[in-house]
Amino acid sequence: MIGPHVPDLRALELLVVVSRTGSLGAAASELGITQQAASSRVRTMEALVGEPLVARSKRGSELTPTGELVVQWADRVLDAAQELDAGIAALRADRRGHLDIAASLTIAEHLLPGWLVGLRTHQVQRGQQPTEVRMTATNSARVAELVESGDVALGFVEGPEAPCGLRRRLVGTDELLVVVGPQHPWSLRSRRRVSAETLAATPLVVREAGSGTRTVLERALADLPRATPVLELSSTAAVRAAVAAGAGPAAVGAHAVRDDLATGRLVRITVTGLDLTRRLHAVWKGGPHPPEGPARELVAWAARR
Amino acid sequence: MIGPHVPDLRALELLVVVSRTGSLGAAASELGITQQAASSRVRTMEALVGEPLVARSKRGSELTPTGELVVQWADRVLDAAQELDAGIAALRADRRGHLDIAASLTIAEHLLPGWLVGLRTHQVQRGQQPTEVRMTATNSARVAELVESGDVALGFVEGPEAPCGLRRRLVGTDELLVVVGPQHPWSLRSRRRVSAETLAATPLVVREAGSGTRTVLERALADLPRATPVLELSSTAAVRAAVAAGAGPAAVGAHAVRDDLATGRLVRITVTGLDLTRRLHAVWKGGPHPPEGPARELVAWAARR
DNA sequence: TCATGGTCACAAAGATACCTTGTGAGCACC
DNA sequence: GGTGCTCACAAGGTATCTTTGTGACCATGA
Repeated sequence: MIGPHVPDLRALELLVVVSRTGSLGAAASELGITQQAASSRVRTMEALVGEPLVARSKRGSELTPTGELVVQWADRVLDAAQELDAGIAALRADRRGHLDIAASLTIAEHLLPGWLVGLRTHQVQRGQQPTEVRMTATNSARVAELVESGDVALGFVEGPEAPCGLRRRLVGTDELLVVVGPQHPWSLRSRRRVSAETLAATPLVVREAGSGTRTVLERALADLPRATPVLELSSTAAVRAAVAAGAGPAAVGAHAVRDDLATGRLVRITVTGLDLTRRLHAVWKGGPHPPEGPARELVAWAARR
Repeated sequence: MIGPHVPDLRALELLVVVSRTGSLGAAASELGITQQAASSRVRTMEALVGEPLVARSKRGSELTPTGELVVQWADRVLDAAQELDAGIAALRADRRGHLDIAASLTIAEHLLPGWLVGLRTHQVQRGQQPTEVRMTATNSARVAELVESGDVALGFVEGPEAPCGLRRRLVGTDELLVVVGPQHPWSLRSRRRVSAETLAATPLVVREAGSGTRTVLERALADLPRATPVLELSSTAAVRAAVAAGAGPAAVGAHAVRDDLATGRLVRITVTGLDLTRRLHAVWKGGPHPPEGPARELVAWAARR
């Protein structure tokens, strides 16, 4: 799946830091390794790519054009890795004195890592110590319970219903998009607009019954005559793959197909007369504002966009 | 910059394959390693995260909820890594008998890897041998020269002017977006709309003179009274970082800030009365259609979205 | 001219992590 | 009970990475 010519994450990071600092040695000390190790790693990377990436001189190093190119690509990998890091850090954080939160699956998977990265860089820029966050990912109902019982200070839920007794604030929306593979007839530019009736009458690729996206879709199409699904799969990744391979249209969370749409693996279809938007809320117990401290900062950050 | 708790790319890939196959051994053989190695890698990863990721049983393995979460995050990293792989593969490919292309920097950095991934999966799905592509990244004028001289079969250029004697086809647009950091006054929801005059009168963060984005910006604002730039930087990454840190507004290629906008590190501002769109074209020599074979397929794929 | 501080590369030795081979145990199906 | 599948444990070799030590080159300033 992934070729043998792709360097390590750490090596990619090294290249990015070299591009920023303009020196192998400076980059090495920033990453906590010796200059020799950095030099060696860069050479290994150049062997993988087959072209020089760094132009060494006696007073510093610049990237070659090829190196600049690789750095641009590596940046995207590292951005994603940083979100992964934020997620893992939230899973790892010690419980004492830190921020405990719970989030529904959609939010935990697609939005929270970005918010945590943003919050952390924001805090670092202001000279604060970054908050350690511990996260639990579960369904919206359970999130509400955890907030209610005080097990977590803050929750993130989806769905229209306000959990009773909890305060909330809108932090975003999760839109289901209808997508098809690029070989599907709907993907022709002139046909990217279908009616809700047409969609309902078309055999779709769907998630299993009970999943959040399936529920939203069924509720939205409840009044229309429905075709039976062509495929029923248990993960969003499987749905994306099936649609890309041409199995049929599907409705998928917008965040999950961001990259697929950008690379053209999937094509978005506009459905007229259908609202597939869910509201995403931060919820907490007590006063009209979130608990003082990091919880309030996180909510403010998440709601800011 | 990137924490010590982030697993290797190969380890992440292993986890994803385990999630698909439902078995450590099957995943191992798919990746060409032994079952024991896979088991060990997963255990290392679990030590990094601090929680079990895989629920082992005597007849197969499933992911734990935490594991599912990590896979979702890992998927995004691997998607980016796959684009990096496609780019590196294009840089490495042997020259004989394969497809040689040239592309302007913007396209090579942000779009071409996605197209190559898409083309490859498309070919694999149809049972074809994937085409090896060799790429040169340079500026638009040089790309036109390479196509004209026959050194490459296909080029990708930006800008309105049609290189003389070459045929072309529109494959996308590159829009410059005006962005600010989340702490900037314009980022308030009510102020995300400014006029071209206001923008021109505001000190901006800009790229160095001669760069493509700078040229487009200056041409678009040519008739208006201009403030002097607050910062002049030589890479898009530096501009993004400066804007995120609050240095001021900047105009950046839409593809370069896709992730920043999604995570809220940057906020997009709408500028009324200003068109910052460039057209991106595939160009070739000869007949009205691209050269038969992989070149034509690549153009068709790129133009399809 | 010479000293100093900066850059990077080469070489050898150590530590560490990784992978493979070999083995064992549990479960399901025939 | 045999066969095939699952995964885990242990031992050994190998490869890689890292550190230590050294050398060459350049710019700056005395």
